[in-house]
Amino acid sequence: MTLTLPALPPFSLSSVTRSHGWLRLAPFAGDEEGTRLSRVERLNSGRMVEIEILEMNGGVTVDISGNPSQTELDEVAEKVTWMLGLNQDLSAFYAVARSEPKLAQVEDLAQGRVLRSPTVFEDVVKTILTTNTSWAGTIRMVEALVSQFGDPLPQDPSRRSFPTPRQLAQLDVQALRSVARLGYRAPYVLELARSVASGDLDLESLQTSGDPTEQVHGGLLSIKGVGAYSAANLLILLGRYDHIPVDSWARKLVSHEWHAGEPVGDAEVEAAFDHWGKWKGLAYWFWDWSYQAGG
DNA sequence: TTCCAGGGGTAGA
DNA sequence: TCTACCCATGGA
Repeated sequence: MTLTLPALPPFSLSSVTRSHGWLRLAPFAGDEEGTRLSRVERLNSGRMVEIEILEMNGGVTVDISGNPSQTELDEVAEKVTWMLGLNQDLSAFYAVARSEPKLAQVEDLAQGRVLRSPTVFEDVVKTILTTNTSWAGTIRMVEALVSQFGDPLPQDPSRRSFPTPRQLAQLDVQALRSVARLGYRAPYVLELARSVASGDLDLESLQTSGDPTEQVHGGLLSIKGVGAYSAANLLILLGRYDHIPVDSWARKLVSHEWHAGEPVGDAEVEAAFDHWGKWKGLAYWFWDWSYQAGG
């Protein structure tokens, strides 16, 4: 079964999938160029499907394995729309970015959307697993969570979905330490899974929440394992760009660009992008993208 | 062996 | 608010 989903222009699938490293984290899979994105998904009905996303003129096509119902197709459409930010309007960002040579590429390349997981829960877990470890470590930990605790695709059991809060909540800290090698992050992930599974914490409402950003920010910071860096990173995924995820890379970027290679602190990073106002997080994100790409 | 990686929680000031 | 210290793991 194939769905066709339009996107607000400008749109480029590869610009979304290459917006950061999420494409490399299970259960996402895709080609090097980012022109094909697939994953295994467990639908609300319990059905396991593989979805494969390809770019078409003005949007994407979504191939779904098996013979899904209309309700299941609607669910996939909603998830893909969220993952790729198909209905995001970034024209105001492009308008201000035109004045900055370092961001000259964003409109032409249709950059600005950032690849998201289908659930906020998955993005919070993955963000926690990026902290104080190497990128290779993040890939390893996420892969372990999926391969050990996710649900298998019937026609290819080697491919699995991201575990649900309920699936992780029934584990214990020892399992997350010894099997998934999460280290000290294990209790954070477990506590998060349990509070979401029990209904005490509603993360998914953040996808559509109209609450003030500072309120959302505070809520994210109250999650154990989520500090300033992670909260800012998650806000960007939620389409709120008021904070910069200051980490060692951000300090390196700002040091190189504005401080002649001298070490800088968090205040200098914030100051460097402050004039971008509500777009500062996005300006940093794609400035950094350009910097890493060799610009 | 030592160091540290795209940080964060906690205690103590 | 700020600082010191600890945290598990794996790679260099």
